[in-house]
Amino acid sequence: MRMTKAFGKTLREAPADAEMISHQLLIRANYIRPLGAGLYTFMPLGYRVIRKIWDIMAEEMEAIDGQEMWMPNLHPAKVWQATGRWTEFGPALVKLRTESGREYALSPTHEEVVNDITLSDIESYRDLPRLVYHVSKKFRDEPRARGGLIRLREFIMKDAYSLDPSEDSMDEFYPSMYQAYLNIFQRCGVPTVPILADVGAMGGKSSHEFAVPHEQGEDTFIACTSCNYAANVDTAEFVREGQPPVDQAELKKMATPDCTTIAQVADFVGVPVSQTIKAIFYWNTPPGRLEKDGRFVFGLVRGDLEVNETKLVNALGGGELRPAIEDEIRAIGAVPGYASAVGLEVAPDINGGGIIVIADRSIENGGDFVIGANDEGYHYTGANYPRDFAISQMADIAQADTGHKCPNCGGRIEARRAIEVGHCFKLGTRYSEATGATYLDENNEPQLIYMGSYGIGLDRLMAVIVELHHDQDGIIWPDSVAPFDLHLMSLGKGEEVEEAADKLYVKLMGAGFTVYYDDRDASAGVKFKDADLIGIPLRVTVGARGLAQGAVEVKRRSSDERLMVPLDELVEYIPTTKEASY
RNA sequence: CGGGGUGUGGCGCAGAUUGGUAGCGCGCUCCGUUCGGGUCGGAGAGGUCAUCGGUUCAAAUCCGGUCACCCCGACCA
Repeated sequence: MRMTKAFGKTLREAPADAEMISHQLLIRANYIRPLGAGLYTFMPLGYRVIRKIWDIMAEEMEAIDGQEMWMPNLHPAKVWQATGRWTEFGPALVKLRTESGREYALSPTHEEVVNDITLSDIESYRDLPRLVYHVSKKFRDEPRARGGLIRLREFIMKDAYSLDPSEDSMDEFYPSMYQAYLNIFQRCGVPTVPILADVGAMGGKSSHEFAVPHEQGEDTFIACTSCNYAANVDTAEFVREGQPPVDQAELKKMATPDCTTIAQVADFVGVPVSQTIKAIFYWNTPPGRLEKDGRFVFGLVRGDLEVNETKLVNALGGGELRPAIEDEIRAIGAVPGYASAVGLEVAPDINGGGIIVIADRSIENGGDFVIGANDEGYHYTGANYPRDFAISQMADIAQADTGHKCPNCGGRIEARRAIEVGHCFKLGTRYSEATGATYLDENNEPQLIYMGSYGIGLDRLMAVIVELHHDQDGIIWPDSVAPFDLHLMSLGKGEEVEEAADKLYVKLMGAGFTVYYDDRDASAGVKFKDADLIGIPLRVTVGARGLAQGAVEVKRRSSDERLMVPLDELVEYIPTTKEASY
């Protein structure tokens, strides 16, 4: 590609609202252009990178017998209604109704489409197992797009779908996909940490997330400092430390004026925060119901811990969760700032009548707690479960955090921020059950099909690559995903130089290299700066100085070394500089 | 959804407190100059100041609504 014909140009300054380095560099270097919040155009250079990533994924998918196909992005409402996700998916699902009254969803993912095909094309155990994948656009009305290519409303995803005859078969296949994912990220120059994750809106029994540790990541995961335990904070377990007292103190009411926070109460009474119980209030709207038909939920955790809302919503059986408002809290007889389950009419279980109280197991790891008295300005001391109050259900709703005890080895865990680049789900029969997707086994018996789904965001991955591979001057693409192999430039105006560079351009392409050729009539400084910014791995500079000796300068973007290589040895020399695989 | 911030040529910004009809740098066009790390000089093109309404003789500037974009939070009573 001749730069004099290139569409778009580099920018000296990034737009002020670009915060992440990948966002700034990708815009400055002419890889992407914004259209709206979470919506980007891939410029020719950017699209080439996407295609490179795409190719790597295709190779790894083909290697495990995956077959590439191409599915629609406009989905009839009925396929989403069939699986129940027309309502269950939540507000992120983009729904549209045409003038003529037809209803569609804009693909946020493709389980429904794959499932629909299995209904017609998977009939026999002989048709299983199968693996299909495609790379296509996904649409999600994210509440907040952010970080350039990190969180988009329209994005590019490689999603694979496995179809198996049984759970065993699915489990047996899963590791090969897991390994393929590690290979893909490795080849893209992005080391990932596979972590246990929450299944969220996808449904199914378990999943792994592939996380890239990063300060500006939107995910938090927990990793053990002594063993290899790693899990998303929304699912991470930890050992609750602490014992209940041998002799329980008496429950006593105590005046605690102006103590509406855990810290204030603990300080006033003179106990550690772990000897208090924190009460938090939510409004839960069960799946498929309207908010007004929701229910009040009272959460309890030991005072030194935090509630994890994802864990809580899972304990409740799903749906939406939002903080309760003061009126709702008072309506059940609790007093904000001085609330507890003591004296409330507690439901016997999560579907029973009364107030639903979900308690974290941590309230059993301790005792003689300071707890609200549901009376303005008063707390109880010496509160113990179950002696002094009832709950509806005990669950794991507390958030794991740095310093907690590892559930696997007993070592210490720590919380880290990360960007999620891929996710593998064992969906099981979640979709086949909803739609009756079955096959006939050897005994002529209908059996449900087991599905797995495996996604990677290409644009997000591209941004992460830049986050990991750049310096002050610009991007430093790994060889594997660079938009071009070589950045060729001519220096100075001399006819001799121009001619030599033109010849070299043709020769290098003839030798099978992809070449970005800066043939502009620009000063040396401008060309060098742009080359550094764009970040093609290998730079070949043709100047009068070197030409006098029949040589050109070769420099890797990732190194400061410059080498003069004789013109007639260049084509042979280039492959020897390939960066070792990542 | 809540909180904070920002909207002025393609990009980065000033002008607003003290209303008087818009300016700088980069980029772009043309001429010359320079030619191995964003050369230098000159001449130009380009803006209903996000939008709607209000106050005023007069609004980028003051007041109100709306929209868009960015950041933080989606909790601890």
